[in-house]
Amino acid sequence: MTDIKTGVNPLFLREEELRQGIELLFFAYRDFTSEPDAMLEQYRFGRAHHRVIYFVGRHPGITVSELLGILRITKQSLSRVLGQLVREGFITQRTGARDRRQRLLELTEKGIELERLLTEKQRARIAQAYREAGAEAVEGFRKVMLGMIDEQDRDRFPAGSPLAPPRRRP
Amino acid sequence: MTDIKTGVNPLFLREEELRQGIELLFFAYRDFTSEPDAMLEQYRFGRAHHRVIYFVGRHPGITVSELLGILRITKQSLSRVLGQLVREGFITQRTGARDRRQRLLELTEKGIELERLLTEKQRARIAQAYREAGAEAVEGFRKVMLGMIDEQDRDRFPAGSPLAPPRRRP
DNA sequence: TTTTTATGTCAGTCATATTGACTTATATGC
DNA sequence: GCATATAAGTCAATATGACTGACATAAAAA
Repeated sequence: MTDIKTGVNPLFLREEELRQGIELLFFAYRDFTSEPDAMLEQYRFGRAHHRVIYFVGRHPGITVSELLGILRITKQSLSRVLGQLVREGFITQRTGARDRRQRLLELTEKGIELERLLTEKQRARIAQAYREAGAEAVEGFRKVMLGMIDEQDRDRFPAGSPLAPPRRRP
Repeated sequence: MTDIKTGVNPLFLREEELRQGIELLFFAYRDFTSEPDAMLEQYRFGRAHHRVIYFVGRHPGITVSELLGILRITKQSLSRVLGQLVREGFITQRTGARDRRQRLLELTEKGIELERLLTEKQRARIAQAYREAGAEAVEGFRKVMLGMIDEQDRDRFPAGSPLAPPRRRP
């Protein structure tokens, strides 16, 4: 034992603390995604569809490559999901004005409705957790979460309150 | 606008705050899993294998049904992954002493080694985020994350420091 | 004009997960 | 002791999410 007097090994404590962090992430993400996942089944969609709908809703006019950069999947993977959403009338594509190679993506009314429906439960879960934890804890949560995100994506999150609209990096 | 003087709509702020929470979870989880995922490829394993190895390592002697309860997948799904890990010598099964129907799972030396290798990067990521954010922020992070986890699983996380070992609920 | 970029597509493969049906062994309640 | 419930495992079929690799088209940029 490192610390004979207290019988507590600080290395063990640290290990335990970090493992707790790993598990908090696992359980929170598991529960965070379970409700939308269940709803998506009725549309014969999966979690990938939700992600596409979410980020297109969040960044109207987003291009395919920007979306690929956020999701970090291949265009072949995105293609099937996006194609379904376009064919079934949840997302529209329009040719870019400046760059006519681009397909600018937007939610249709139907897409907005589905996005709202899916994300509602997640917003409620977060709102409840924030409310129970208090403003100070939320600040800590933000700090830690941001620190776990790859540096290149941290500037998607505006520094402090007041909250600015999210940036869609170049 | 609700608040004419400041030009700030508190409902918008709240919406923005919650969406930021959604995105923090998405990006953090995406990056949190990417390193182990890349390593697992060399073993022709996937994320599911990591989860099994992790929780068996965390709870030596865990039963199949307890593991199913944590992962929230079907036994058919677990079966393939667990079977591979047993066949390839990462996990051992032994018959329960009290209840001989149970298969108690444990990591082999090889399994412990792989677990360490995979989880190392995740621990490092969390350690760095904790260090940068500070102890107070970590407390807030814990509070918020715990609030997002389904109530039935919250007691896996001991209340305050000092940290007690995790409980494998009955 | 050549090259690069943005997007899309075809084909094949693998991993994760599901539902449903069924089996075996063992524990437990009456 | 017998009926029932539980723990675990298996077979089969299917959906979803992801990948690599190769190739095509259109448009921008050098």
